[in-house]
Amino acid sequence: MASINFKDIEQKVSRFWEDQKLNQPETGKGEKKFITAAFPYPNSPQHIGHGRTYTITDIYARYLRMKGYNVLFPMAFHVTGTPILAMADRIREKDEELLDIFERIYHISRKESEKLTDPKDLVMYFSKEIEQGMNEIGLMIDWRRKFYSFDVHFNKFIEWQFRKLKEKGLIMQGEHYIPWSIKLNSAVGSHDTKGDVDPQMEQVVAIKFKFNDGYLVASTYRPETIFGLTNIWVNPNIKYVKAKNKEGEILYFSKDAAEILSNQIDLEIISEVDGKEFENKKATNPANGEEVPLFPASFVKSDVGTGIVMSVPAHAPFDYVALRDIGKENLSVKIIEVGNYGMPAKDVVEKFGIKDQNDPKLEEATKALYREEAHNGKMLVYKKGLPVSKAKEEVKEMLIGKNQAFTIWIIANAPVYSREGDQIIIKKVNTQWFINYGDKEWKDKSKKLLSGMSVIPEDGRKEMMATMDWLDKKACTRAKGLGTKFPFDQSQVIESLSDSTIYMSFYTIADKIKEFKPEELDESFFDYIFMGKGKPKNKTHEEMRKSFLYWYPLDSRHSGWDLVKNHLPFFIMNHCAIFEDRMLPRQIVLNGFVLMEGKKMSKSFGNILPLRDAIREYGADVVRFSVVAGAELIEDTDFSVSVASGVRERLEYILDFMEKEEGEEEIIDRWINAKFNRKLESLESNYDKFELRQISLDFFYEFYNDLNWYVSRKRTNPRLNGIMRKWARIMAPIMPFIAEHIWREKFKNKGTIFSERMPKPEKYDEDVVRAEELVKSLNDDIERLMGIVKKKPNKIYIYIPEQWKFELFEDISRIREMKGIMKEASAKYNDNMEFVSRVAKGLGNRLYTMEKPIPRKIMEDQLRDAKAFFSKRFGVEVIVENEENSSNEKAKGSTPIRPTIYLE
RNA sequence: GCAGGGGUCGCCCAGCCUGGUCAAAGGCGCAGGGCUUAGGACCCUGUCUCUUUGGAGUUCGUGGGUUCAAAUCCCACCCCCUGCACCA
Repeated sequence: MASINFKDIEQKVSRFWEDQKLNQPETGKGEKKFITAAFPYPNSPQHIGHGRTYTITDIYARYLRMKGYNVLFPMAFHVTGTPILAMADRIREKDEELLDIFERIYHISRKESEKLTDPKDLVMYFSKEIEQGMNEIGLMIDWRRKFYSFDVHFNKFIEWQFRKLKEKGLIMQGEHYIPWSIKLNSAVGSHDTKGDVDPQMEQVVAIKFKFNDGYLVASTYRPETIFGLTNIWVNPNIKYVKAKNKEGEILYFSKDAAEILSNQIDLEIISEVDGKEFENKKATNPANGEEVPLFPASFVKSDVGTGIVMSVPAHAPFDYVALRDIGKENLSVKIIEVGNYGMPAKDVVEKFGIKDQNDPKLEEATKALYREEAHNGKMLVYKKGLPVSKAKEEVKEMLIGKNQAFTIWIIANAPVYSREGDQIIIKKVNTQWFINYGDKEWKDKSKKLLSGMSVIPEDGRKEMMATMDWLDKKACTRAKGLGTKFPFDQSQVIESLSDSTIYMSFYTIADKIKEFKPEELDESFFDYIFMGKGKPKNKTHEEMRKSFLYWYPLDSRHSGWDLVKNHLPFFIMNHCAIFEDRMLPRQIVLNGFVLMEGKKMSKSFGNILPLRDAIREYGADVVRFSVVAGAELIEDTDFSVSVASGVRERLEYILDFMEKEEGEEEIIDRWINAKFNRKLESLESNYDKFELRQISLDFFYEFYNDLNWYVSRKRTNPRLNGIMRKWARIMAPIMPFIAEHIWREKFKNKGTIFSERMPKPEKYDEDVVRAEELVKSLNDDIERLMGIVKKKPNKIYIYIPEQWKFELFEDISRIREMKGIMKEASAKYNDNMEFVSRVAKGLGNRLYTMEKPIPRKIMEDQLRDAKAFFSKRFGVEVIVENEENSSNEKAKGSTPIRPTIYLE
């Protein structure tokens, strides 16, 4: 088998494409298609997962080009946000973990990576790397339009966008809670934390218990259990404070808690209180006015919640065990009925066999009971029979309404530590800027647009609709990060999901805008280009307007499935807010991820396969094929060495037929042509619907199997050049290098294959295909029979049924109903009623669906043609005989859908 | 809690929208055979149960229903996964 030098082919073909300017469409020439994929964030080299979205986009671009469109597929780099800044900081701090990843996975030497302490250098390093990878994988990108989202020209564009949003009343200011690091003095995302943990926010209820001159504050997830309160836990070994809130109420917290919470609520600390001072005191339960004792507990942590814990031993395993440890478990008051528990917490603790407060199983027991009660619990007090899930909300509202409780935000997955080592807290920001995605009118217009767009796969539309339903105010600025300064507050930077919503329009002018100085890019400049307001400043300015009008609207937007809940709805909504109706996007195409040997790729698993490594190893076309052919569009696809090498080997096998001298035309040539043409019928619709998996099955895997069968049936040399010429064009979008190569080298064409059209299906003979199915099933039957007989026969007989049986089967396929068939048959085939009824019954359900049998002549020709094949395969003489010429009793059972075989 | 997705023959997964050709494609695994010094790779065959070509019986989360006919349509229930934002 010929081994292909992919590397040589890729380089040669790349050069040719460059000469042809295949990727540089002329503005205004013919009917256009403008397609984009989500631009990358260059904080690492791309891996094969990124390759999937881009490959799908490129396949579409090339396919559209082969349909005669003038196609623009541009690319840029999204550098907005903080992760790259954080990364540069870490490099400066010589973060061992990060440097190790750079060395091991990204193949960047320590020396080199230690130089990348300027965020800009990081951006340039990785973007160059990514750009090279995109070229190597064969993306038809028009690089003349490349830009970075921190480019000053782009900044001006984004400022323009935000002024437009503000004019429409979609920008607003208000208070907002965010995860915060005191040491970093900034909001934190996962990239700012130790171990890349994403800090999760959660709201809990803080209940006030009358105590002395003020209130003890205890936070809880389960306000409804307040009715089962028996005591309050305080830790005698930690420091507490007495503080005053805005309303002048005295509140007690642990000292740490007060410090953390002072970032959320206004607190004035009055004095420190020792934990021991709470001993032997009592506080009042606001829900029922009962006095409960304060008990000392070492498990109460100073920096969790408020440092004061309410105790409900009937329903909280922790509280039960803690009370049991001091011999007071009998205090439990049951307030929730659930399952067949007597005393829920007690029963669960005993079921889990928990010894004391320090038992690690306690956590598990708590979770189990909480879930059970939340789902199936019913209140015994307050409102008898009320489900716990409802009571939780009601009691919370009730307590807050009576000023007996308030809500606070906590880190749900605490403790999370920042890079600097301090614990992440929640801070309230009073002057946060928002985009108001909750605006009703805006939402409605956007949903209307979405319902008219093409979304592939269709499920994505539902998800985006649902997202738009709950979308509300979205914080759009932050204090730090690369990107564009917020025009209405220069201390803020526009956040990354907010500056990437209409950037596709910028591509249409990105090449020419560089001719202008930044200060020229004022309001009127963009108003003219994108809205047609006013007059052009000069010729270039006028051309930019034309370019926008030519390329927009966007014909197809491609991204991973994960952007469905954020970027894509923003993309749609911002287009609706800014542009005229005729400029709104037309299609969204979504795809799933790539798994590596069945596992999610991640830095921690160390199983990231960089795209360029994969290309070097397997060749660009094989990688392209492997990442798109293995699964349905939205499903995750698995990349594995065995898949890639399997693809490569099959490809080499198929290409092997290219140069062979052609043999004579035989029946089996009609067969392979028929099968090929049948698949061709659905080719274009499969491309249009992104059924790339189906195309790969049809024209790669199954085609490969067909070739195998074809070769085994063919007596003379293969005769496949006609098919192969078509095959190259069919596969060209998916495997462009190989396709271009064979188009020009093997078939000696001058131009590029991408100026050709997809082949159209020709008429074919369906009967030949069905007759060949018969040959295949006969082949299987003979094999099975020989296996059963366990003896090699002298001769194999195949009996072609008599003509009247073909007529009978035709009648059956027309009537498709037992009684009618028997009626018709008794008139026509009276002598053979026994055969007819046996056959008809034997058909079972197939009676309802049977197709017309193939003509006897065709069956005869095909089986006689296959004689040589059978003989060779089974090593014995094969005799194909007509039923009427045979004296063998077995021959009488032969039918048009299953000719009888007889082994002698 | 809210939203979205899903439960298929050892595993992964297609089919269900447009009911019948579905005992249910494909891949992996496993078994046998071929090829090889051997292993790997590759090729062929088998892989729900019973059955000497036919065929029969039980299957598609659970329980109902519609239909001549349901993995496919309808209803109820159980279980699992993902996301919930200021983060790219």
